[in-house]
Amino acid sequence: MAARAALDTHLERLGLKHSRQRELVAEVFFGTGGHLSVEELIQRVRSADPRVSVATVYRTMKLLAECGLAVPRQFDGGQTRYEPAAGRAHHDHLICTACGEIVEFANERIEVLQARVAQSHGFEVESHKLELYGRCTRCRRAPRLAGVRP
Amino acid sequence: MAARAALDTHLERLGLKHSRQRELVAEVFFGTGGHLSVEELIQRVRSADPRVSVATVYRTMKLLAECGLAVPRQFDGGQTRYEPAAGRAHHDHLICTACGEIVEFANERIEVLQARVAQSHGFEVESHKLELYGRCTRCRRAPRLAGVRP
DNA sequence: CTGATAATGAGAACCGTTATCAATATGCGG
DNA sequence: CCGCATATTGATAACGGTTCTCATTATCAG
Repeated sequence: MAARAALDTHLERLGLKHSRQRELVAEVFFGTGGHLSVEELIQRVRSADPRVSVATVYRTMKLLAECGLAVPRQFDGGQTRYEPAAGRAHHDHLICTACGEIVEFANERIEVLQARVAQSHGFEVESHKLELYGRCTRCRRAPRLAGVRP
Repeated sequence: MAARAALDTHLERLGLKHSRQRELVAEVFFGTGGHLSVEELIQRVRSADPRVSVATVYRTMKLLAECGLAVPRQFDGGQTRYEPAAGRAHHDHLICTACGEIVEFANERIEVLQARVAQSHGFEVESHKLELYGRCTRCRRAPRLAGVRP
């Protein structure tokens, strides 16, 4: 796996060490995929080893983010979610306010318009956040049950 | 002021009462303008009356949001900011990562493309968040001092 | 004026995240 | 394989922003 190599390189460059917990967290994270909240990740990690602490999970995800293997995302609701990022292109998100599903999309024309708008205000864009909140196909007609606040 | 009337109506409809603190918070909020963080608002309110509690300011802003006079915004960085919203049209934001300046903009073409993207994924959009982070004209050449994390 | 009830202030509680720190694990040099 | 320097861990305290609790105080209709 390329992720393993990238993490190794990062650890070595910083003079850091390997650890059982670090490898477990990475394995669970990459093995799950999607946009995992730290809370969900902790639960999954602990089902494999209940003694892993929350601090270790947070620390490990920060490491993965530093070496470009994971990207932290802050959707509405407070907690941070991480998505796997090994060599993936830029994209934005559609979030279902009923079931919480998160869909990725990329639209070059929107990006171009964003850059143009920024330029017209004298801004040089460094990054952006575009999130569309709504209801996915399955939830369109279904009653709203669990609320993901828009 | 229309805001006063709207707040009165809202209070009456819910059987709520007026209070010195409520009026002070509203007055300071509308008198300041911009995208005020609750922390900044508390400071300004307290310079007029140091005994107003944080809870009261939070509660009052929630009221103003409920009756459509203020919109809460969560830019990167954790705290909630409120912007006055009396009859204002939808818009998005440019945020300077160096000085924290927040500029509003509206772009109909981006909105259209957003709706189209959502539709192509089967989503019905309820709301969206578009934030462009970068450096404003003044900060383009200036060294980065205070960091507003992008 | 009075009573019913809403609003307040102070501080505790809360939630997600980070810091602290003693105990433990890693892994290089030998 | 050993021992040691040092990175890592887990438990828990601390943190920042926000909300809750609750006894006290203010509002306002009658």
